[in-house]
Amino acid sequence: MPRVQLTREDVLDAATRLVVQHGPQDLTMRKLAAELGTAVTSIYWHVGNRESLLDALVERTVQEMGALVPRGRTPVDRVVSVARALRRELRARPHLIAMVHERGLTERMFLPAQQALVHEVHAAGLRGARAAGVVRAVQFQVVGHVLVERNRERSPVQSPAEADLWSPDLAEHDPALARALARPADPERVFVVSVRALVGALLGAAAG
Amino acid sequence: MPRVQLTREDVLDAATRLVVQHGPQDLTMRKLAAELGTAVTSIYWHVGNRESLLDALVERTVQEMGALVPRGRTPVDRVVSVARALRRELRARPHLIAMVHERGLTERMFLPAQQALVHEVHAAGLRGARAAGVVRAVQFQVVGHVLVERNRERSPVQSPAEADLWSPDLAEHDPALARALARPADPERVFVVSVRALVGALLGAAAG
DNA sequence: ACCTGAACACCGTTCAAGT
DNA sequence: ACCTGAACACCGTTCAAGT
Repeated sequence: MPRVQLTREDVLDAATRLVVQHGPQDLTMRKLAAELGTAVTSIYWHVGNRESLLDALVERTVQEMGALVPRGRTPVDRVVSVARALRRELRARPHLIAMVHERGLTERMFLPAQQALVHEVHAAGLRGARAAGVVRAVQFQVVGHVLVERNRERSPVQSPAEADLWSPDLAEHDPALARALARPADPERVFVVSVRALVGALLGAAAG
Repeated sequence: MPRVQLTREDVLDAATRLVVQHGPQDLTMRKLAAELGTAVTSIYWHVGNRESLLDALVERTVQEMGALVPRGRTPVDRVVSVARALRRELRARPHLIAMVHERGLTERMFLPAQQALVHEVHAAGLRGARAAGVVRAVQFQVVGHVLVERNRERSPVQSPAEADLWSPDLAEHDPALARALARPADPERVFVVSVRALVGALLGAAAG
């Protein structure tokens, strides 16, 4: 792609490409310069330094996580639909999401979703501090689940260790449970079941 | 501390000290050598390379997260007590926990807790795949919450952004909620409320 | 306003040589 | 078996000099 003059956007685009493919540890200023066909030091003029560059990528990611449209009839259904949409968005950009997490901005990225949650909690008849508590609980739950799930996917030794731990004692006592825990979890299912249970409990308990 | 001969344990101890204080990015082989009063290359004889050294620190951390004693009378109380104990352990070693997370070993670290959870779910009368589902849901919930909480603590711009988002529209519509969300969350409270709600819902629903 | 190459301080790692 | 210093390839960053 020929280019008259290097811009900040050019740098961010090339950097995003490298990070999405191989993760941030593979983004060196020298590789990036080679990719852009410029001197290493030109990059510094446009983005300051490496840390600011990564910050800019993270900021972009946070911005892109736009508003989400809830679907379904009941508040519980609609909250679950927001949660599932969030999960999908996050899973499409694992490296960038990890960087957002490292910088402590995960929660800020979730602010649009928080607005949707407030709307649904209101629809369920809750107000004030009580409603805020429910919103926070759901938010922690969804964000947390996605982080754990990412973690699980990268883990190389998970299932064997789990199987090792369970096989002797438990296999005899409750073999079906041992088998179920030895199998890899279906995260989508765990996710939906948990969110539904939590939201149902918190909205139901307060409404009733 | 004078020392006749450098051992692998000496290296791990010194490395742990550096990581606990300033995080892994501050652990360089040269600083570590200075700390130990040896040549940089001696370290390589004992631990291979930097990556293996960090892996060893992570492995140690995972091992130290020993068995946990549940307290309380009902299964729900006992699960909540395990969850709170885990939370406390993790918060004492933030940098090391982040490293465990980066290596995808968070779940393996939670295996002892998983055993305790299985015991309580059994006590509540659940068996087999159904019990496994509850164990997994609680595990995701607890691990996820701790990760999110760590994240929140490091975030510098959380509350202002949150306040900005809420002040115009919502302050009028539900000022108490806006105030509640503008205040920093009490994570301990969110944690206990969520775990209790989830466990209550999953155990209660299946038992009844 | 934008780009460049040279130079600096730092890094992890290898290796041949010591005891 | 354990330790060492020299050397290598790589890194982010600064800076004076160019246009």
